[in-house]
Amino acid sequence: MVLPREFFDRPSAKVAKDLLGKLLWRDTSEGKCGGRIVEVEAYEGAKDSAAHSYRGLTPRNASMFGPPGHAYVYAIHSRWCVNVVTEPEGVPTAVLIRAIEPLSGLELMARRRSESLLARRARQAAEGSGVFAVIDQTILPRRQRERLPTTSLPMLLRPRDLCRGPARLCEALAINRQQDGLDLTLGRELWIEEDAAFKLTPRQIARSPRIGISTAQERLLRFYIRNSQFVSGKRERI
DNA sequence: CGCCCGATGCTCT
DNA sequence: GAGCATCGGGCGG
Repeated sequence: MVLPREFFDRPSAKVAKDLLGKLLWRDTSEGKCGGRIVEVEAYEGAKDSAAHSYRGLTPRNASMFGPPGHAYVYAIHSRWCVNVVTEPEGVPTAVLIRAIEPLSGLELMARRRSESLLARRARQAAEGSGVFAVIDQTILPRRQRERLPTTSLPMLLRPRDLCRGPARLCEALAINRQQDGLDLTLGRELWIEEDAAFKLTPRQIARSPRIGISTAQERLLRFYIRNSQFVSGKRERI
């Protein structure tokens, strides 16, 4: 069942917690892929100094002010991250989807991630900037001494690393600013489904401060599945 | 493993 | 012009 608008028309922290275990699906001309949501963060708008909407409406964050159940996609450090807008229209709160456990379309996701990674390496090499350079007509780390890549593509693209982190997730699912504002309740292009067979007990849900923010670090608005290997950032040892 | 650092481009001041 | 809800590579332990 595709999650309906009412699901998202609730306090963002509640929506965040309830999104754990749900299935995120992406369908494009390249095919369908998706997986289980294992890590999210709530952003609480005007009362949350870490939220993009804290200082009011701008062209970038306009989707956060729109109706619940739509996507808010933004760029950070030349990468994309996707949120689901929550609470009634005009209340600019949202839930950042930080990681999924890939379950379907792994090949498609790996292809997109490897293409992006190789393109980034190639651009760095071509521009003579960054870590990579063209050495013997091959793109290698500039300071590579033995001329063998230390971090191989298969290593980076093992299932665990396909969608672990908000920007990797968007890369694997081909989500970018074109999906900003998209209605996620239609069950087309991008949507979230209930998985009736999958249940989480309260003990399996962990919460922590949000990752990578400087303000409001005392707020525990990051939620993740405690024993999942597909969660980004720090997890407690099992 | 953990920590540090640079890439890179968009957004808002 | 500064800041950023990130990522991947290098290096030290």
